[in-house]
Amino acid sequence: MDIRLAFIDYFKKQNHEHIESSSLIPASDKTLLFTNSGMVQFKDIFLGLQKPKNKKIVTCQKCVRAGGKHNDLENIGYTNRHHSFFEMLGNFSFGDYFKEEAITLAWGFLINELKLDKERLYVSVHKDDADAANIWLKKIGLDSDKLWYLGDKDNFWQMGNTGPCGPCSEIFYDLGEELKGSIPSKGDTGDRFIEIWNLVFTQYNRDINNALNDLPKKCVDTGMGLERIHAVVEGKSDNFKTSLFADLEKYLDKSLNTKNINYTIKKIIMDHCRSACFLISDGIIPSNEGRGYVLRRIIRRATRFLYNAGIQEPFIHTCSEVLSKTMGNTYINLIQKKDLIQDTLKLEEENYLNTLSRGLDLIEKLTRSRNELTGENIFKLYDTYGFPSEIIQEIAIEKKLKLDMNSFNNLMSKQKELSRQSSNFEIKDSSFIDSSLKSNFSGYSASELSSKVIGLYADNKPIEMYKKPNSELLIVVEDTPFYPEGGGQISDIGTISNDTVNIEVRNVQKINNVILHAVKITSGSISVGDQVRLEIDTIRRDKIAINHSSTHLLNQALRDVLGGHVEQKGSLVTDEYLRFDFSHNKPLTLDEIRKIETIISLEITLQKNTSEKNLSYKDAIKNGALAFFDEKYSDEVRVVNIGTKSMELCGGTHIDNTSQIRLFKVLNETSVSTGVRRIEAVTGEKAFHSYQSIYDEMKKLSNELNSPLNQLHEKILSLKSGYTSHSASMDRLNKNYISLYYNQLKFTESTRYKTVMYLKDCADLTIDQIKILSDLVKTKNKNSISVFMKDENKQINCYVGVSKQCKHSYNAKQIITQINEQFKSKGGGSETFGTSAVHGQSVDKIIDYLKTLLD
RNA sequence: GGGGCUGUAGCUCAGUUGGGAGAGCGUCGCACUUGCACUGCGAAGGUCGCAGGUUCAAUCCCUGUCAGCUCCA
Repeated sequence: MDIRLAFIDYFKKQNHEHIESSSLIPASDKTLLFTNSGMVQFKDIFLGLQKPKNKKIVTCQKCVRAGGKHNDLENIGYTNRHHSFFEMLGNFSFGDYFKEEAITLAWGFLINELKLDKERLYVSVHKDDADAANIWLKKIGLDSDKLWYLGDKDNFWQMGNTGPCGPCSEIFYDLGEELKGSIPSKGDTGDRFIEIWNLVFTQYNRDINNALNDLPKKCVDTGMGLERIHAVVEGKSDNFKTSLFADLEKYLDKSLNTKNINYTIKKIIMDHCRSACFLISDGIIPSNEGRGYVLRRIIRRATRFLYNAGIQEPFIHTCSEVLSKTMGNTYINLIQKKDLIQDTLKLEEENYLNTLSRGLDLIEKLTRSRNELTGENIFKLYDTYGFPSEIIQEIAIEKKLKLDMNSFNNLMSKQKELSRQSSNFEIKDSSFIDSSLKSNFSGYSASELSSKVIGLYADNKPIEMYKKPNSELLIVVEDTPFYPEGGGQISDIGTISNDTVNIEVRNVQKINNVILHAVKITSGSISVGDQVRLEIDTIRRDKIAINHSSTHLLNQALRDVLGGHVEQKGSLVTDEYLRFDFSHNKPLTLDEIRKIETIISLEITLQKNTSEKNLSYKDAIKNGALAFFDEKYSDEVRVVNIGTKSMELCGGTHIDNTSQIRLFKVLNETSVSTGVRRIEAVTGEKAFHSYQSIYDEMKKLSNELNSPLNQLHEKILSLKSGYTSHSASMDRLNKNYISLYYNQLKFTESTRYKTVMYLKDCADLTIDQIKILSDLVKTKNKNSISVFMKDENKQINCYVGVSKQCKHSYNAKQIITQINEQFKSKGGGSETFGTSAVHGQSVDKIIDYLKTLLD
């Protein structure tokens, strides 16, 4: 039976509108990591911020509970009912029906549609909710011994400390006496009584004094876990044994060697692959923070269990196929984004398997001599190889290793301290700034204006007047055109002046509501209360604006080309270039970069005007403006539209029309950390110059290689292969030549060492050839000593070779040492080969010396 | 922004006080075999990422650079 469909049909017949499941990423709630219940998409309606289109609604909502405050990921697999991903069936009434109809509808569905046994159903109500109790007893006819009265802890629901709330009523199912568990009123329900449906009656609004006021429009919000109700209807005590998981389990049994895969692991895979696939299908990709990190942990946990069970190849990504078949009808994203899901999963699996095996190797090496990992070892594993410390701890338990976590934590905080110190904050200590001061930023429209000095600071303290030239201080004015560094955009520079003073503004920062101009006085004096003229460097500002607007276009283009998972991770906008970090899990291809540049180029061609407006945060998000996940925004935000599509919350300064950009060019694309890529790009004049210099370079190459531009690549390939084959034939020729050369060589006998001896000036050979010759002598004469010399750059290079058999009686190193001593030269080598460079001697003298030495 | 690591044969990687570049797998050849698999023997395959520097001598040390990975901010 398809309960999902039955539920929706049932409520549709009761005039409910069916609304699709919303994304797992809560649309308007930045405090929530994931959609974790059916009501999330209606939160604004409950809060009275939004009016419902329809008062009666039914949904089947995909949900994820993992990460965040209550993290029960580690329990999954060990119980029969925990899921990180699940579906929630729910019907809602927004000021339409209330308790009576909600209860009747619920009961009707369970009894008439699902044909559940009345005798096995139990109900709880809030102890003060006489209305609900009455409905259950009188209207439904429930036995009074099947109705339990519970307190606030179990049966009162609220969203936050204030706001809408109300009592609820829960329906339980008795799975049978053979299972352990007591009724909810007596605490532990065990496995016997399971809660299948929660009906929330939102009737109060809790105010700041903690008092409950009646809501004018009372609401109903219900939730029934699909996996649980399936288990109940199918008579299973284990959600994973229901028809919902049947195909998945069959697939696992078929594809994995089930000997090593116990049921716990199977449950983990079944659960985790569902959450992972659904999260990716909603545009989340693995990363090291926020939602992406939860996703990463889910994938990694599953991978780790498989790895330990001997499955050391990527596997989880193959499960998406099964899911798209079984659930794709309901959740179309699973089919539409199948490739993205598979690629993302596979990549993460591969990376992690790599990390795992590399880390395990390292741990094995480090612990070969002793049973301990030092803090430094752990830190290196983590810092350099990205091997998570939790896993090191797990392995330590397995292998009974000692770990020095204290010194690891020390090293960690040292690194943090170091990073913090070297981060480039201009103003580190702001405690001396008068926080009651308020500066206004007028730089969106003005590039110069007059204003009054309201604060002066030098050497970290406030002052009234300043006149020392070439000294540095901080100035605060009432109204300024200077943009303070923020949102990735660097600050403006410029001048502050009046008849008596000339000041150079070098940096501008904003601390709370105060805009601080870090300046240098070039001449004159300044006092608090002075009227001054502030003027920014407009040429520089224009370049910054071009780069900032281009950054927005780039952000949008990246989303268009790579997908909605692209999120801004960092940004730097200067007058020279722009830098943009974003979430993406693999290097961009040349083709992708090309597409991005093309999109931006088109935006430039279309000459679109920029529009800016102030909106409430909620409206801005609702309209689709891009914002940061963690960033705190004030109620009113500035929304900037650049080009045809880009809409972002932004406080920066922008161009008026996209044509001002003129030209956009990506200079390079690199990785910053796992799952984060960085693009650096230039615009306008800079971009133009970059094209010119690329062309210049190409032209030089083309001339040099005698090849047209479009054939350069082929030309280089052919040169390379030519080089390889030439150097190979060169080697052959050398060998042949040296072989002939060797045949002409004259040798003498060393009576002292009873060996064949070669002493020769080889001015006609190259160094490489001499080495080949030396080798050849050794292989032809198992009993030989050779010294070949060559005068080069006013020094005589001596190459000494001694065959293996002789090296015990007299070796090359010894000969070199003696040459060094005799001629005060430098050299050395091994027992069979060595070199020395002799200065200020003739070859003949060296040969004479060697004769006396070796004969 | 501040660190750490890696770059060596088609692939996976060894290679320390700097002293004539290696293993395993894969490829090819030969032998064994009806053929395949297996096994044995043999061979080919290298600008040791790139460019400088130090040195008698650099895969190794130093500087720069490119590419990839990773931690912190």
